[in-house]
Amino acid sequence: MFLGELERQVLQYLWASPDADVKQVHAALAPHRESSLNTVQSALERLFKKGLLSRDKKGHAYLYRAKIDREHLIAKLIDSVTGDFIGQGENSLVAAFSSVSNELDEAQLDQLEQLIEVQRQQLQKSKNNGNYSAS
Amino acid sequence: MFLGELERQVLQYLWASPDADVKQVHAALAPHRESSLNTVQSALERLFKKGLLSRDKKGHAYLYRAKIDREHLIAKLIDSVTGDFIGQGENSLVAAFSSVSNELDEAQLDQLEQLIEVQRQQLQKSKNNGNYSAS
DNA sequence: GAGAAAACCGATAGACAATCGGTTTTATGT
DNA sequence: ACATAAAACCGATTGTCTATCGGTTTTCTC
Repeated sequence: MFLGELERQVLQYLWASPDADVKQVHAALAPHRESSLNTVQSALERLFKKGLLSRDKKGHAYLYRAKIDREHLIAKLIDSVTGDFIGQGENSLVAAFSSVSNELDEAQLDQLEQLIEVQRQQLQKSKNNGNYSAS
Repeated sequence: MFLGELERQVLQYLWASPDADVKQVHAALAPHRESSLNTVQSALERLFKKGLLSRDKKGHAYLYRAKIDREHLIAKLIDSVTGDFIGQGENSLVAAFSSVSNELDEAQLDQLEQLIEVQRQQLQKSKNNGNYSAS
């Protein structure tokens, strides 16, 4: 799966302003690009078909919202773009790290280690009392 | 930048067997896909134009080799696919981690922490004696 | 039910990967 | 040097996917 320019802009807008209709999205994007309402409509439609948006009718129009947050989308994109290169049991992010780690500064390393610590605790917890995840 | 199926297979082969000519690549891929020699040729050509391969003439034919290793390519792909979603000062991998960390097992966490440790030492070193990187 | 608002449909253009057939170039052995 | 075979190169085609809209149909709402 790959996203085009317009689709990315639409997503970014919907993360910031959920439950927007086509008109709102179009209005918000207008300063940055001159696409017709229909063009924005079809981008919304494409994203919906891809499962990245949900929508509910409200009066005449659909209200769209992102079904996936930025971080999960990034993870999905990473998986899709690296899929073939990653062996089973291997995680694309870990694999990628061995080449990008040298671009990270101390703050980012700290951030990462914190995430790792959190995950270690999760693993410990599920080892103790079964595999369901706490809410 | 995005790679097609054939291009990915070609790259994978070249990582395993550098300095191969078109015939070799074609022969190696034959069991997995039925592409003509010319098709493989044009994939090689595309990858070369994209800067992912280098080549040297040896007799009649070019010998191709990957200019980039698997990890660096993964990093490149990740950057290209997440670019718009990542703010400056932010690293795409770190951003992605906050959502995927829960898929990692202990071995992968260990692996990651080791990479972090190595990078911390690198940073420490360059802080002490300038910014050049050791070979 | 009329009218307006929005969705939906279909068509087109532009990229780009994959696909090959056919032609030109080029290296090499005699 | 030149014939020949091998490989590169060129050009055309197909298929997929985003972006782009105009025009038609559906659907709320008053």
